[in-house]
Amino acid sequence: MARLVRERSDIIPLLGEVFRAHGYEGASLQVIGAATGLGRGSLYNFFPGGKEEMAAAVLADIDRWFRDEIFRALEAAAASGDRRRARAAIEETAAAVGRYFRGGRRICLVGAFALDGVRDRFAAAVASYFRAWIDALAAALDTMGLAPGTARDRAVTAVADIQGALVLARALDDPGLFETRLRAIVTALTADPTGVD
Amino acid sequence: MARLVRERSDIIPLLGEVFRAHGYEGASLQVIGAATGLGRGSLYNFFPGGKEEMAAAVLADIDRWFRDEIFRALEAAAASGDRRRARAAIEETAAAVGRYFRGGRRICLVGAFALDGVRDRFAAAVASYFRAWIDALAAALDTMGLAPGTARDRAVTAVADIQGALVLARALDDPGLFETRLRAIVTALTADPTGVD
DNA sequence: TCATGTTTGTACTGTTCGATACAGAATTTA
DNA sequence: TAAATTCTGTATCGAACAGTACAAACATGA
Repeated sequence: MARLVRERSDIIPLLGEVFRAHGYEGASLQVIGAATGLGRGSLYNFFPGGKEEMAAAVLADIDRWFRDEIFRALEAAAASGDRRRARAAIEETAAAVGRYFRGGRRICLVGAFALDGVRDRFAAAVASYFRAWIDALAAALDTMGLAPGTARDRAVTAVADIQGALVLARALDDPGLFETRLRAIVTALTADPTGVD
Repeated sequence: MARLVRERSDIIPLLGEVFRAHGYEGASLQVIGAATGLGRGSLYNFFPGGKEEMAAAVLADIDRWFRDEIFRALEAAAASGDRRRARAAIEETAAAVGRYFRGGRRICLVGAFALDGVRDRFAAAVASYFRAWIDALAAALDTMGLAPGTARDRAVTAVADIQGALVLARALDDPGLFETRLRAIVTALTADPTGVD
């Protein structure tokens, strides 16, 4: 049989898009097969645990990407103790987040799973992802000179607001809304604490 | 057969909770039957269009509730031209919204549908709900004396941020996060425009 | 080249899905 | 009360579901 030179890791991004487009329950093995070009045999060869293992792998892959590309940069900047570097890291990672979500055309699968009926099955992964994001942001804000409580509040606010921007942009089918909101979120995040708070 | 003294309108809130708990695809007729105490026969008697009609009815019911309890109060206050009444309406409707979402323990089904794979099927209802909310808020902010552009921006921001707060509260299983965020959102919404913007 | 393990397509399992049919019971209307 | 209508439970439909079995086709490397 024609063997496709595919590894498990090549399939996972495709699976991610399938779950984004159809949801967990809506992504049947037939749909997954069509999107990946793999039959049931191959799918179960790579993911013996079936659909649940596929979704878990996708969540783990998303988590890994954010840790590598976003959280680590924030934490490195925070550890440097350099206020300007911390601020720059926040702005650069925000831009990377904007690119990741394709300017609002792509939803956050973790957020979608949080609202979905399958939430309980992936609750630990979902919570861990958001906690890591908040922690990394709060560390950078700490280094920027904000009081620890203020830093954490702002980090929670920013992560929540990004999720909200994604929901509303998708609901109104208006990606521009996400980009506008993202810029405002970064502005609020890096604003001088003495002025506003 | 034992006839339950139930009308279509009595069932819709139950259906709403089923869809919240299981998602659209996850809410099978078996689950719906168990939650409502109705057999397939009764279900199809009330909703000849099946599950899709049930979900549409739930969305329409949510829309109606928000129009009656939230949007109308905001628009009435806006139409009065009274700044203080507009501000009071914003604060009171925000409190009502907080109660509606059970202090963060209840998700927004419309937002969940916006992220779900069934989004396309209910896109019009989803968009209309959020547009009405934004319009009503913007009208009240207009009356509060904000420039039209600022009013609209703040309305969009508030609606998006409420959705984000619901996502994150659910993801972290922390209802308190929603209540804290909701208070901050109202504060930002009603802040003196000359100070911040 | 031959043995070994991996990958793939296909056929099939039992189950559950949404939806329909329909008869009998309850209720409403005449 | 009689007739018409609405409601309900059950049986059942074909389709789709997740998952399994397995042999043929492949790559690997000794």
